[in-house]
Amino acid sequence: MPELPEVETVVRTLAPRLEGRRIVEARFSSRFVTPGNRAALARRVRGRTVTRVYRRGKFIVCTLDQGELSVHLGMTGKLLFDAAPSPHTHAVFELDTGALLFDDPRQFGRIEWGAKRASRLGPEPLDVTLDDFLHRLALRKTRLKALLLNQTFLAGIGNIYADEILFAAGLYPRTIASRLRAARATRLYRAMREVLSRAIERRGSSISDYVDAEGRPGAFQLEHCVYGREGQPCVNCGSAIRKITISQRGTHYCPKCQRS
DNA sequence: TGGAATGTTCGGCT
DNA sequence: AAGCCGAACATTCC
Repeated sequence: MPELPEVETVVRTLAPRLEGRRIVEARFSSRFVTPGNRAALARRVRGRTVTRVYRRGKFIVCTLDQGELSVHLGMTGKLLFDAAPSPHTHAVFELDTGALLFDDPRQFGRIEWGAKRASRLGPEPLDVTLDDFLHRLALRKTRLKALLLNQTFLAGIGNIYADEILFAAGLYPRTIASRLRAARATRLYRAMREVLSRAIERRGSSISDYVDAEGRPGAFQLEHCVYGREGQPCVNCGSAIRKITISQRGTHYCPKCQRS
């Protein structure tokens, strides 16, 4: 569910309703989502006012009048305003106006005090300069697919967008990064910016049940060229889209448009 | 029933 | 010593 475009969409729906609000009460009930002392976390959060909500990679960081709270949605996490609690509700923030719930069936999401993990990330894909991107790419001897997924290389790209970006750039996912010449590396940079920007415009991809903080799905899944399209015809050349495994992640590509 | 699913971390290895 | 790979985490859905 939540990669950079989805998290960006969540933050855009979250920020206007959360900034300036006071957290009257917080309750945490999962030892996975909130590892450590949950009562202590609730005490730290209680009574705080949210001053700013922003995205860093796939993290949602809430700056408070005292301290910071970071939320990672994992694979199936959702932040929802004024929703009915479910068996998968693991956190409740009661605000001075309404309530914000954190739901996560798989419990790969995390809610943590501070923004330590968000500070250890690579640059934002939409902020990094072409020069910086080319230099960093040339230093890596790993496969393009694995590199795009590496959050210390770039922050926010996940499995869907890695595949869509490599298709848009016409690059074979197993290509070794440092072996790309400048022209193709530049194509990768441009494809990355175009795919991510377009996906944000479409409010992200809803492939199973992703919704933003208002409960609305995205529409970029309708524009996926390779992800989830194994065996279907390539939108460019009609060849059957192939699915392989790289770094233990399903990887979709067109064997003709993305040659090794 | 086994396998895969939008993600991250950690141990082991080179 | 950096950096990669596979396993593990918990749950649902084919």
